[in-house]
Amino acid sequence: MVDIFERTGKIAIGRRLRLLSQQLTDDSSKIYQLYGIEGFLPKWFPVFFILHQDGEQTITRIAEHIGHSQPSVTRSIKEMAKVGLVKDNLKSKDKRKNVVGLTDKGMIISQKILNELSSDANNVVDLMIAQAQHNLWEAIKEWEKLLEQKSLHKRIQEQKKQRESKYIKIVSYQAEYKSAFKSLNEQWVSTYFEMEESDYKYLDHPEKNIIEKGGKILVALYKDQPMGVCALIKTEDPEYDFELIKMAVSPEAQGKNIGYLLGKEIIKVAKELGASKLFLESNRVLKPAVNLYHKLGFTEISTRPSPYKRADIQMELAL
Amino acid sequence: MVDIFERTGKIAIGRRLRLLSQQLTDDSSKIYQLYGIEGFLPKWFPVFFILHQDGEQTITRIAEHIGHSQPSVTRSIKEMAKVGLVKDNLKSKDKRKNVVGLTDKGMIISQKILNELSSDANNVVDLMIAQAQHNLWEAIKEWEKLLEQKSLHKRIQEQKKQRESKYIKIVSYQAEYKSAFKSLNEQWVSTYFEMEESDYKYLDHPEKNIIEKGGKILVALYKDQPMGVCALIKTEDPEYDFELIKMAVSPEAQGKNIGYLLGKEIIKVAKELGASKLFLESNRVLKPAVNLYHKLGFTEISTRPSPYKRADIQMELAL
DNA sequence: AAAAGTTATATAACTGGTTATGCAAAAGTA
DNA sequence: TACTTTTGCATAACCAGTTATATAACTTTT
Repeated sequence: MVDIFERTGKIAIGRRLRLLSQQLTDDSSKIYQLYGIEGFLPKWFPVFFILHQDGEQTITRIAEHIGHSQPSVTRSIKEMAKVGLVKDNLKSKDKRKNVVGLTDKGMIISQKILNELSSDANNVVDLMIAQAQHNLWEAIKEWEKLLEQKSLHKRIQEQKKQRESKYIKIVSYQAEYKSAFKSLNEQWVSTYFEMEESDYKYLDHPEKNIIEKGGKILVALYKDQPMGVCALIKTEDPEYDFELIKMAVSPEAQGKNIGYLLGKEIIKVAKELGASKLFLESNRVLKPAVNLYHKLGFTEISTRPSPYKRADIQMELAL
Repeated sequence: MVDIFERTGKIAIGRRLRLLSQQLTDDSSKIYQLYGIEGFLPKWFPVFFILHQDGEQTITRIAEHIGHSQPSVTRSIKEMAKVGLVKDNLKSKDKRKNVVGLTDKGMIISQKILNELSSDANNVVDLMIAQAQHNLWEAIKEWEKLLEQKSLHKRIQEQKKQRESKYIKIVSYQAEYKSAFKSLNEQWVSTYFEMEESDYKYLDHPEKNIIEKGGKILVALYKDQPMGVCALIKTEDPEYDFELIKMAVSPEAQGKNIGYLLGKEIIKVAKELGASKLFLESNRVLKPAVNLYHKLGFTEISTRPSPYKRADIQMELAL
């Protein structure tokens, strides 16, 4: 039964933790009985503890302290009030607040729990930790910290990108990629805007209008399929050497870092061509694209005339 | 919020584990999305995994494999069937059985999960383990094993006994314990049986009928209160030197090992008095008592005549 | 072959938590 | 002072599991 975890591997670490925690908490009501504490539900412990240590306080306050939701505390308090461990609705100026405190009966039980049960439990756990080679308590603390720094989701996303980057190759334009170069760009342009004359100029005749004019086209292959493209053209503007245009990544291949890899590579190419400053145009609606350009080091500049209607942001990068 | 655990101490290790496991599983639906797996609930994973690995099988079989309850699997299967990942009620001679298998759609998704997601997750967890000083995965395994050997409940019980044994003192009879000697015995005898003449002989005149005849009375004090007694009297029977009588422990002080400590001490005393064989009588209704005698090393013997009506078991111990 | 027992499953109800929502009271602001 | 926003709480509904129980279908015993 346990060896399901050996079979599924560490992806099931969450489940395995839950199972272990369940094993531990399942015993707990029996343990309270051991100490002659009748009618006390183990789940009340955190609420009880905080009331004993910090005294009377409101429900929301308790919830914050113990890291539970407020409705969960409300329910516990109700249950505890029913068996007379706690009294609620204590005097308070603010009528929204429900100030809660231990009753005398609650005090007596809390003495017992904290002096006897709690200290025995502590010793037992310490003993178990000592019997094991790997310290569970410390390991939990470390994991809490690690997850605080970076969520599991984020970590897996990165891992995925890294694995997939092995399937990504950035290559120079060749005739066989002509249709991909057009369709990838057409796809996103027509989703957000309308195709313009300038678009057709480059997409229909890339060799003539880009490469033969001293520009460059890069293609990103994912598992040997063209999934992203971008191009560099010489500008007339004397301030810039090249303009970055026609950056496009297939929606199917999103999240694989293809845009970034293309960008990095095209910047490298520009440097090799002797460029010292790059220019590009985009639209603020395309947030992921603008983010990507920022990530690549581009900075916004005040707008100058553009051949594209859709352009509402211009950026530059000094190499 | 987290430091509630530093305050409550290790008694809350179960809760802390649950919280950590929750943090891990909360992310999981987002993670499935990352891989383009839509409409798959992470809780289905174990069922899915086992169907992929071991092929078609019945619901109960799956439940056993993955260590969940049968109703839980029944529900998962229903949900998965609804979205077409699984087909149930496959042909089977035994009409009670519900044989379940993956559909083609299920197969495709399971490929994706097991080849990509699962391996990325494994790598991420391994990386996190490597970043931590204390290996969480191994620590969990060790705890599972430790708990299998001895439950938390049992461990805490032992710890409690040990702590309390510090408050227990075994002392020789003195006049001040006369009333305790009588009342402790009276209490249990009259609960199960009726007081007999023999009882009054020893309980009303312990000095005269026990001590002055070469016997011995021990009293167990718990926090300086007499909570247990037992006595040794010389027997007429030449085969035995002494008989163990009037063993009684207050119900309030049960579970503190007092009976065992009294027994051990009285045996030691008997040895010092030069005894080589002890005798005692009891009744099978008093299971904890008979257990205690066994634990002390006594063995049953075939019955001989007794002055007590209530005796139906006799035991001896060779020193 | 009938009766009794066992097995496989579905269903219902509970558990210890959660999020979502609505309402009243208090606080802030025009 | 009236209006809007915020706060504190209760309630409802959900979630992923559980145990308990009923029922039908098989198997074993008499």
